[in-house]
Amino acid sequence: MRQSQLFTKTKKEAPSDEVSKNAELLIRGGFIHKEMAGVYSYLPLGLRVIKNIENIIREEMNAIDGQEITMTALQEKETWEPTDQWSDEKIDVWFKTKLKNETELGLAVTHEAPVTKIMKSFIQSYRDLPKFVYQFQTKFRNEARAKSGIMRCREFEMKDLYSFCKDEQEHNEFYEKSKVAYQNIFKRTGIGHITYLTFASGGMFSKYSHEFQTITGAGEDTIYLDEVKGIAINKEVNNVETLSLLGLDKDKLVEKRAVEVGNIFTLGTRFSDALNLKYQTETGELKSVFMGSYGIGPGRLMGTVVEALADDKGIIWPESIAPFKVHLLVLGDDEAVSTEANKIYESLVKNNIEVLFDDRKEVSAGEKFADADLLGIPYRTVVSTRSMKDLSAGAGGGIELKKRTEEKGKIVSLDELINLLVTRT
RNA sequence: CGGGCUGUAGUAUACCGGUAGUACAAGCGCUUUGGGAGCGUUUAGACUGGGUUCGAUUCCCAGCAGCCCGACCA
Repeated sequence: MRQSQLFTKTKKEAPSDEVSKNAELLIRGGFIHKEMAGVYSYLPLGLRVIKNIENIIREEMNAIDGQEITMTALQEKETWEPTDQWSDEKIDVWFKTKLKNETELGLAVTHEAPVTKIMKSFIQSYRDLPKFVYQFQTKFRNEARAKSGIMRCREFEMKDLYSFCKDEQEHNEFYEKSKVAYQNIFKRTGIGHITYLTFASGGMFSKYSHEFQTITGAGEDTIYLDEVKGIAINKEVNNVETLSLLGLDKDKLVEKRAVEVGNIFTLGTRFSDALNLKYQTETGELKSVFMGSYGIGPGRLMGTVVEALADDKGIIWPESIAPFKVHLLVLGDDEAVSTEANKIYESLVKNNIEVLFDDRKEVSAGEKFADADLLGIPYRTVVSTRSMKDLSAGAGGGIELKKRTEEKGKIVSLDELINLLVTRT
């Protein structure tokens, strides 16, 4: 895409009401737009990142036999009454509204009950199990306090998967597979090395749930990490019982600030009991389906990547989720240079390489460099009279290539560039 | 939900109980082009509602909005 056509612009300064690094950089770069506290729109660059994150999650969910659906954001009161989750005392973050005829509706806080109702239409026999369904959907939570930029929003997208199994054993097998899938997701999105499986309270359903916590100074959670074993426990289960159960030594735990980027829960039969989701066993007896739920917020993941990986100049996107693979800058207004840059741009496009072409006229070199650093595209290429010196000498150069994470670049030819970028996709 | 802080051009800020200033952005002209360049010029602003006052953007009250700390986060 040509940057001159992009409707968003970068800002030199962040709005004074944004303190968190993720929102500051994402707003300055034009990735997101703040609508109100805890509610953000995603602009072209930001949406590209979100879509990349979604695709990675989608691939990993499909790999463990997840089937994608989309449920509704409008939910009826009757759906949540059997589990006693409609009242504001039980769930205090509901956004509620009404039909013209006064029928009460809720805006989706989560989807356990609706998905259970859907599955009732299709699960009758042990032969129908196990099944795994997931969606990417907007969740609405009337948080008392939205905070930390896009990390804790009142409206946000979530990937939620729900598992339906015959019994606890079948559930546990899937649960373990989901852990691996989640770890793959965090590895592939560039935060695997700082993201830890963390034991947390299981609430009323089971002894533990598991969170995936990414270490960053900006985190809102405190976890206790065994760096050798690579597992952590949440503050709420930091007790003697848990420590001995997990074989952890209190003295070897390090306190860290972290962001919860994912969580997985064993639900058991709470929802299937309440909503009467039962199946017939081989011997004809009726049993409740054993359930689990598994969440990841793509927006929060995006914010976490920014928090964890950015430097003082701007964002650093991992290649896997970057809005573009390569940023092509043309400097100066020399006609031969701009002709060459256009040629390079067309070649990259033809080779299906995602390229952002900074073809803006009358923007100084310094500004283009600063923008490139801020936007954080993994590879920066520059075409200028300087870079083209080698080309005119027949040395096959013409393009200066530099990684966002490196200080110095090198001169490469168009073929070399294409080879490098194509093999990486 | 408790506590604290803050609302001034698109953005960031300054001063002030008496004609609201600066920088960036934006428009125009010229110069510039390897790290947010320069000169000139133009456009553009006091959250809302009450009160005090001769006069309020400034002081007071309320509302609305935002940020931070805490609580909460099934």
